[in-house]
Amino acid sequence: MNIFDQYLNKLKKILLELSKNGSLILPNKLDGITVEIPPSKFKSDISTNVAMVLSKINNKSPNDLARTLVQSIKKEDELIENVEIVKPGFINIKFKPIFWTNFVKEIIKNSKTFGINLEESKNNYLIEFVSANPTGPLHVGHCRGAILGDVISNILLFNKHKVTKEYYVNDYGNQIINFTKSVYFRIREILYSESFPSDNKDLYPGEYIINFAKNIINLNKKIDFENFDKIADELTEYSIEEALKLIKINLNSLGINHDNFVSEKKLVKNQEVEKVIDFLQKNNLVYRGKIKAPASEDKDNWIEREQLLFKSTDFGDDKDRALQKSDGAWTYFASDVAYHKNKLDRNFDYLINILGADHAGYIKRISSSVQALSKTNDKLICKVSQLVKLIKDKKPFKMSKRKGDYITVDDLIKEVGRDATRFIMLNRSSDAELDFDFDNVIEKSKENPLYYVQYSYARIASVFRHLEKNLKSEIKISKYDFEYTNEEIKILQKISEWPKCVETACNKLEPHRIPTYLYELASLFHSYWNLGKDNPDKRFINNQKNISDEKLIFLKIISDVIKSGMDIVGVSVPEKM
RNA sequence: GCGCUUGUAGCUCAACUGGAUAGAGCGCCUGACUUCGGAUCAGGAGGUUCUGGGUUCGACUCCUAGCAGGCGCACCA
Repeated sequence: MNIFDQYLNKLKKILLELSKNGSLILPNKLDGITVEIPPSKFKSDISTNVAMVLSKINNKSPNDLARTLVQSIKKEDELIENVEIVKPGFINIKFKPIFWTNFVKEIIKNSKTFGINLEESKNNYLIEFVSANPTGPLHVGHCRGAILGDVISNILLFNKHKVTKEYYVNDYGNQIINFTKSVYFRIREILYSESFPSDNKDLYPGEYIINFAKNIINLNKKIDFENFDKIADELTEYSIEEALKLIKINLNSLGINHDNFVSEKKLVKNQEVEKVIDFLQKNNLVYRGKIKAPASEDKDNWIEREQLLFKSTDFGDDKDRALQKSDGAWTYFASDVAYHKNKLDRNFDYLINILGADHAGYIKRISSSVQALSKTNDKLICKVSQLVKLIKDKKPFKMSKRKGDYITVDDLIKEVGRDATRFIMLNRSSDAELDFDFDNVIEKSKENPLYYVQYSYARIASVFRHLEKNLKSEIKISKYDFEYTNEEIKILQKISEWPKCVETACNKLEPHRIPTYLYELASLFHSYWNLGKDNPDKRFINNQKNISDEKLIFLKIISDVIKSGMDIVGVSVPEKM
């Protein structure tokens, strides 16, 4: 039900016919020709650039070409009210009101699938997001990427693609050892009243570790905590379990559920790293060598050593990357290559990685490895979520990891709620920094786009409530012989953009388009609603407490679109606020 | 120094994968309420899209050279 695609197809048919009888020359591909939404000042419904695209090859001015095309376009279609040619050569089409009545009829008939692109072929996606270290609760910094990944998944799922949501657990390496030690010292603090060595900068000072320690003590009374080395492995496992438990609670409070949690440690244990390095070696992409010192300021500490390297420069990276540390352990990069091999072996069409801005520099090397492993360069799609600037009391709020005073997801949800957090985090393009103003987010006004959209839905719900009708049940209408007013058609035009909005959000993996669209739709609706204030004839419900069929389904499709949009964003649509 | 990224109204940001006279909100100015729920609406002022070149019917968008902010440049994860 994408009227723009429908008209593009119609147009192409007309063009082919004209070229058959020799009155038009066509290029091999008709790619550049589009049917789009004209700017609102033109008072047309759809618009095409066809005359400008074909003018050169036909050696005619866009205006002349447009004039001949318009005749064929008009002839083919009795739903068109008039066609205009506008300055550079656009052809603008205005439909008769009956077009919009038919449009509504179609939507009601396909209410379950409106907005979904059913013609496009469907893919199987793996999306990896969050993947925060299992050493403590999620904080605000993780939040944007988490929501971005979740909503990208929702968009793909809405469009009937297959999606697997995955969390990569970095449970291997130095940070985990330091984390386990921190838990251990907290345990000793509790059991033997030894004070926590807070001057050790490698340790995690956060108070949540105390809870982990308590839980581990309570669950495992038989363990002898006296000697660290003896229980290190066991304690590591329990500590990670505690952290993951907390992370999952955090994710849950954001409304996020991953399908898989993949353990780095297990990959290493299963020799997957060796296998992938072996594979790369056979392709001459691994060698022993030295990396040049970085060009940054502090090269004094640089020690040059020979180590195992991956030839990522073959794929455009600016230096080759280390696979093995001097103590023989694999680098983070090495096991991540193994993880991506693991992903590739599971036969997905596309792999999506959501990364924080601070990891953007990592993209080149990991995409190099995927290119090396898959021999293609369009398998992996990396999306970066830029930083969130927290603003409290009109001032930027700085978090300090060392002091342990950072705002957790838990704090955020308690203060502003899940819906507002999700909506505001998405409201901007993901590759621009985002201001997250606490005072603003809580405010229940137009300044807060969440409430603005929710309010439009609640208004529609209130009409149905007054009429004692169910907003969620299907509406059946036998006669579609009514016509919509200009104000209503304005909203229907916006509704017709919904499939286009979803399609773009899906193709470009840009979720912010959904809230932006919903805001615009809500805005048109609020305007329309207020017409009833000046003119009682324009109210939905008449004096006899009745509503006409056309208004009833009109409201229904608006609320349906808002509902499906808000479902994608993952926020609620209350019927009363 | 190198890489990535951003630069659009006073402020926060859109702009349909190259379209038309660049749009919203906040703030400012003027209006609409004993509300079909004002958490709303109508109107006004506000622009050299960071700068200079290029590509073409057409550039906020693409290329190129700069300028300015952010992030990154490890055997960390």
